[in-house]
Amino acid sequence: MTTEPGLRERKKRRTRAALTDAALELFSAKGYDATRVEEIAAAVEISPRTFFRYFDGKEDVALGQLSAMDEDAITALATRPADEAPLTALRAAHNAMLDRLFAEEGGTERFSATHQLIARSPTLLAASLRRAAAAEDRLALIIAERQGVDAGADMRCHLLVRLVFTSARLGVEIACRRGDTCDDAQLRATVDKALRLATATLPTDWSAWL
Amino acid sequence: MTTEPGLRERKKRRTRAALTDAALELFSAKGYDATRVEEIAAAVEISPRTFFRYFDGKEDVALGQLSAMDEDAITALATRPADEAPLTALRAAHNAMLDRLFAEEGGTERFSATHQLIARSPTLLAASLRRAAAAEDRLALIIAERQGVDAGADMRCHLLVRLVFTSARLGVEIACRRGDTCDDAQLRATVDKALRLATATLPTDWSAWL
DNA sequence: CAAAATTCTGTCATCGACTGACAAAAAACA
DNA sequence: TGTTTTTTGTCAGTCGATGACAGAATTTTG
Repeated sequence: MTTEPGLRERKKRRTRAALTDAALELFSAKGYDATRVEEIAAAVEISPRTFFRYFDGKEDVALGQLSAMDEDAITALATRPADEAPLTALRAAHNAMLDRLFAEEGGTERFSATHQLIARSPTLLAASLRRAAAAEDRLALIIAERQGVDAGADMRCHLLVRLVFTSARLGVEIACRRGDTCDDAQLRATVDKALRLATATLPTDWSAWL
Repeated sequence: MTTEPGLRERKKRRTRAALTDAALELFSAKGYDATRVEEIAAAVEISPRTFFRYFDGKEDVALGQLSAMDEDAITALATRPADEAPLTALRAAHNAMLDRLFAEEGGTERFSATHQLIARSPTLLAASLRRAAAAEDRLALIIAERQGVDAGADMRCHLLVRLVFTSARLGVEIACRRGDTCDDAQLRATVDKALRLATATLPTDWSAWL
């Protein structure tokens, strides 16, 4: 089933990884906006044109990890028991996402570095918020399906997702502020606190929330 | 005190207004991304270079009204009584912002049109979210000052602002969806509902919210 | 009113992200 | 080895955005 990944495939993986590494290094050193695609490509000795065959653009290489985490959250939510309260399921999905982040080698460091880049570049902030919004829309659709309602008509689906992920994101921003040590435990604690403040008093009972 | 605005000033105002009108028209007709700055400039018979002397860029001409509303909200919050509960003050500020929108000639129509553009263009969505984030940061600073806390250390300031404006924005998105009639009353009602769902159970007492 | 100072505008050149087209190089396959 | 498929580099071009400079319009001043 899993055929040995040929030379071509291995090479592609290596190039892609080298590009992300070089890009994040350059972004951290000179800033996101001041780094030209040309430089990233040169650092890995490929042509600028080829860079755009590996990534959709500068944003994509900077925010790749966040996109992967969005997928994690969506997958996690989709595999939650259907009888679980939506808020519970969402918090569990977010926790699962963090679990996978912490499990990844150097995951937290890259995550923290990415958020420091975002904090320093309005361009990147815009891009990350757009991606977050897209992911949140997909999560809302899953919630709607779980609850058997129409996502277009029932604002609770979207609202709940946004409350959870907006507050969690604030926790992340605070924990990843430059200067702070950002270990796994502290990150999780800060996110948890923000989540609790925002959602603790929300009714657990979906049908009572109107 | 208020000197008569000379010919130069009147001309500038007219050009600026003509540019926003032409731009919104073109954006609605062909889509934001498909509209080139060159076309907007041509519609008003100025050079593309001059366009950039009136606006910071394409985003700026599309989202000008939203930026003005952000300023309204900030001004409104700043003039709220200091002994008012933060959540109450924020909701009042948001209401005042809507009041000014509704008072403006054709305000609601332009507002609705802008949000339909945003819904159709990821580029514009990114830009609008970045602007919103910037405004929310400023609002959080005002809340911190009112409450006599450090905005950097006390996450409640940022969290409260985000909860209010995130839920309000969801209400706006829903009310401005294409096809719906978007009159003032319905817009306000939808925003109110989202706001209530998100914040009704939050403690009114700031010091109890920990 | 005319001259001088200020401000606005258009032209030109340039940057940087991104994309389509095409041919050369590399890897996979027969 | 020769053929097919995929990847890569080069080239040209689009579009948004910006600095520099000169000419035009407006305001201010004498």
